[in-house]
Amino acid sequence: MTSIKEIAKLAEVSVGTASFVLNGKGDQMRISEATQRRVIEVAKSLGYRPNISARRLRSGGEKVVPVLAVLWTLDTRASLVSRFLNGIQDHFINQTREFELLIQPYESSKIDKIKSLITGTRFNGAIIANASERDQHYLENAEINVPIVLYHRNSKKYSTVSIDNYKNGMMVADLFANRGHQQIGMVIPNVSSQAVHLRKEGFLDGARSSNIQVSPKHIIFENYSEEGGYQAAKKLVENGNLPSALFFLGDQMAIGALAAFHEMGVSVPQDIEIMGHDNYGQTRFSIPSLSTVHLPVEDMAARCVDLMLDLIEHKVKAPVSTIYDTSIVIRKSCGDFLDKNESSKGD
Amino acid sequence: MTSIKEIAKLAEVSVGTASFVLNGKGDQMRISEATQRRVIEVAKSLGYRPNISARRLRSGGEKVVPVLAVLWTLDTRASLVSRFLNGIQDHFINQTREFELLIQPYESSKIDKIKSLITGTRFNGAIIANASERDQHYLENAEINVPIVLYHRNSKKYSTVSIDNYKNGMMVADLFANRGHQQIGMVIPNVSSQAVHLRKEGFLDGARSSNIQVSPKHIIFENYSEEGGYQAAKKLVENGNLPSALFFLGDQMAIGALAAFHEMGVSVPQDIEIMGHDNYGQTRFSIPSLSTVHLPVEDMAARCVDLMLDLIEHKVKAPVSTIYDTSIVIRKSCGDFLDKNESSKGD
DNA sequence: CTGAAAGCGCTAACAG
DNA sequence: CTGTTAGCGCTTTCAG
Repeated sequence: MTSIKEIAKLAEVSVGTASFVLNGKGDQMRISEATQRRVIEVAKSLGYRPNISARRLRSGGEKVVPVLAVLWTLDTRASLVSRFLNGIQDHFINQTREFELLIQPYESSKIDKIKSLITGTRFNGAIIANASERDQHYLENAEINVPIVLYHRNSKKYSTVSIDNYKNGMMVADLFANRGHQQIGMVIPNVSSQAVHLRKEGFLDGARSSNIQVSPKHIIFENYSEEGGYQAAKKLVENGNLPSALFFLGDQMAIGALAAFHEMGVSVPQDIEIMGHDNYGQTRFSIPSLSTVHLPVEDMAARCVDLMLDLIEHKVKAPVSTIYDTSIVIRKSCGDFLDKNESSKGD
Repeated sequence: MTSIKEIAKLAEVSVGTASFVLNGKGDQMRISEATQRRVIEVAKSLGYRPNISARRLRSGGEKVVPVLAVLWTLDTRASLVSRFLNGIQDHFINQTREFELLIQPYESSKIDKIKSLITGTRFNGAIIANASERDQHYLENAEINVPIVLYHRNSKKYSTVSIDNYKNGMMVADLFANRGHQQIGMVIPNVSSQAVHLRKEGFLDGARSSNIQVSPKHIIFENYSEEGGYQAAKKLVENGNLPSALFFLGDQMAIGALAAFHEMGVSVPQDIEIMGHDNYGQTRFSIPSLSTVHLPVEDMAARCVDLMLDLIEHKVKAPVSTIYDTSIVIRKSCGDFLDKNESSKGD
């Protein structure tokens, strides 16, 4: 890295002068135009870029606020980051504690590449989202140097903010059972995720205990996207012998499936009932509107930040785990069954 | 801020010792357990938090990469950030130049609150998105100290990455004209935005030059969200006298409108044709699928980063402006008119 | 008009 | 086992 010293040397001025010129205070300090030009020329030719750590350290007058990193994966789930950010942002406004947000993208299963988790040279704390099973394994064993909050995961070692995914899966299976379904299916995003895994197990166990069939043919793995859902639905229809109810482990996939069913002349909910998971904004406006499991992302995000700040300020001893309650949101894609039972638990 | 010095003084050890303990190197350095406990105790009680600027400056061995801030508004458009990030991330992978991403949320029209634009103590460059007209005014006049790239805006002073919004509006009006529409309308998000403004003007001018009516009754301002679009559609239907084609200046709004029309028994595209703007992921899967103007967000985002890095490295002289081409994506909500004309310009 | 030097908070090498 | 100290890159005060 070129430093201001080298600039000064090459331009044959002192570092002080170079600093003034580079910060646009040349005129104010009445540095001769020739000198200024010389300094700027040298800086440009060397590709000088100020070291903001140094600058910040020096000018530290402006209160130093904690730096909070959100580690988010680069995969399709990237589109979910906005809801998370929204949660943080809303909170951010009604919040006196200041902090700085750093979004650190990482490649799924390669969180070990983020060296600053060890060195602690970039942030005061990290909120980790979408950790794969391999990432979790790494985290459990590594010598991490900054406080960590895991979003939507369980852990003995770290603080977490999560929901009971197993219960959620079960809830949906129970619901299908109560609606009298005999053949039900599930569409699963092909990502490595503890949350998805638990949801799946819960659903299968729930079906089992209600004596409902979940034929292997009716369990589809696909990409975590609208397109993935679209393909899943197509596959199911083409296989023939549709289940009468389908649980999508992500709303986006359900949205894609609605389009596919529509195209292929399969009516929702008459021919097949559909349940999503997450309760994303658009699901209220799909046709038909999508029944789904409400995931309180915004609240969870806010909680992650609060917890993180507490951790950073040593106000709390790690690990703390917060489990959020979820609820089923009933819309048109899964019929109106409130009169039949009270399965909608939680809030 | 509590510094390591104070900790050391209170714990009656030297800063060196305190540093070792606080970094978990106590055992390695064979610091007595009692001392370690004492140091940690003091640090906790003082709410000690390491100054990462200092830490980073010191341990600067790990190559210093430029810090690139993305300033994004806190309003509803927050949900668009994911697509932008995706663009950056995809690029990020196939890119040798390293950088660090900092997402800095700001409140629309209050960009002047971001002091680091002036002090330059947090990032080496800023990509500013969603600048309101007031924000732009501020930027044009302020003494900004870091390189800036404006996303989706025009400017004489700064580098920009944008599209020709005026032309886009016009393109859609022409298209409606070619399809033989006589009464057309427009739904506008109520945000202060140069881009939205230009799109609107283009559309109106286009309609005028084709002698088509855009009755004031058919221009609706609503929130930039699915809900806003839903309300807009409802308003229009309730007013009676629907236009035969509607341009939504944002896809999300169009998605909401589709739901409203469906509920109220208005068929799309038979009773009314609909055109969105942006080409978001879900639009391919709406029912009917949404015709829309493709906004190359991902490419633009990548370009913003490239341009920014060039600017930071002085490889390029500001201001540089890049205009991206757009194209109309034809789907079911606006009928299949390719046989009738060739209005789909650009790529 | 320009140079010298202090010092921001921290780490790590060196000296006990 | 612990203390002392140099120095990371930068800004800014003070002296010329």
